[in-house]
Amino acid sequence: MPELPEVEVSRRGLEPFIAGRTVTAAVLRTPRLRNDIPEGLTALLPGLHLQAIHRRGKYLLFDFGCGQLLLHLGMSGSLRLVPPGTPPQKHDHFDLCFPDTVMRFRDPRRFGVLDWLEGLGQQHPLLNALGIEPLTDDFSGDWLYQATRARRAPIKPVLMDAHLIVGIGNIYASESLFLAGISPLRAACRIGRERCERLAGAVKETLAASIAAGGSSVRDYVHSDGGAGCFQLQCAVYDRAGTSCTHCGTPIRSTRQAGRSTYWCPCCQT
DNA sequence: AAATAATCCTGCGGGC
DNA sequence: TGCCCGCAGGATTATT
Repeated sequence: MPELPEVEVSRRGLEPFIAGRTVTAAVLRTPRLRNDIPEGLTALLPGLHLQAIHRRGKYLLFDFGCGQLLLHLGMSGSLRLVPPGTPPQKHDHFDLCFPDTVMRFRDPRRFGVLDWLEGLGQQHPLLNALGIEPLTDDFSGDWLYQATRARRAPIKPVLMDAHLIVGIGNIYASESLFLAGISPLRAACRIGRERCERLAGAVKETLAASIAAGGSSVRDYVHSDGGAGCFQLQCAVYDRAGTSCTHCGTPIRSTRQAGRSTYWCPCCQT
């Protein structure tokens, strides 16, 4: 389940091996994922020079100067580097081939996005409404405090609202709230300045720690051709309903918020 | 304006 | 053993 850390680790793992190279071929095996994939995509890519890979939220942007390839991993997507000639497996939808390696996109549930944006310095419409990047200095306790004053919904779904803050998925939302000692059920507007400060810090810490954990195994992640392709830190609360809180021993509780499972310690989180 | 529900899809685990 | 059901997840869209 790629959240921001997995996307960033993929970006860092891929860039040294394919940035600066020229595309030799592109192969598409699926006509649509979450979007209709543009008709001429595989024809226009060969010969283009990949300048850099950027990330915005959970989107990866492959920058060719004259245009960008936009890719979202959805909920089950992964990117790997495989040797040329490696036979594709089920759910391998797209290959971007370079002289000595192939970037292969696999996505069993097909919630991913693959699109092309022609032109220099354009911004894809899917990026227009995205919120703040949580790992930048702009995202602070003060920013979070101001941004949540009019939000009466529980803090957990608010944290996951990509129009407000990008990159925080279901797992890291629960984990960040645990670290900050804040109940996921608490109305966002009823969290004070000081606790917003703690929460912003907890979000940064949780995401950064996960990137660091993945970062140490980037090669394995991007180069492995099997396995879950998922490396999240040991979770303190997520998917631990009924087990003892690591801090106080109270049984972890779970519920559903806005259609998503939420986990928290009723003792440590208020 | 904000909050919620439905939607896309496949794999997997539980229950019978 | 195998089938059915529910659930998992991100983000868009539609609906209150």
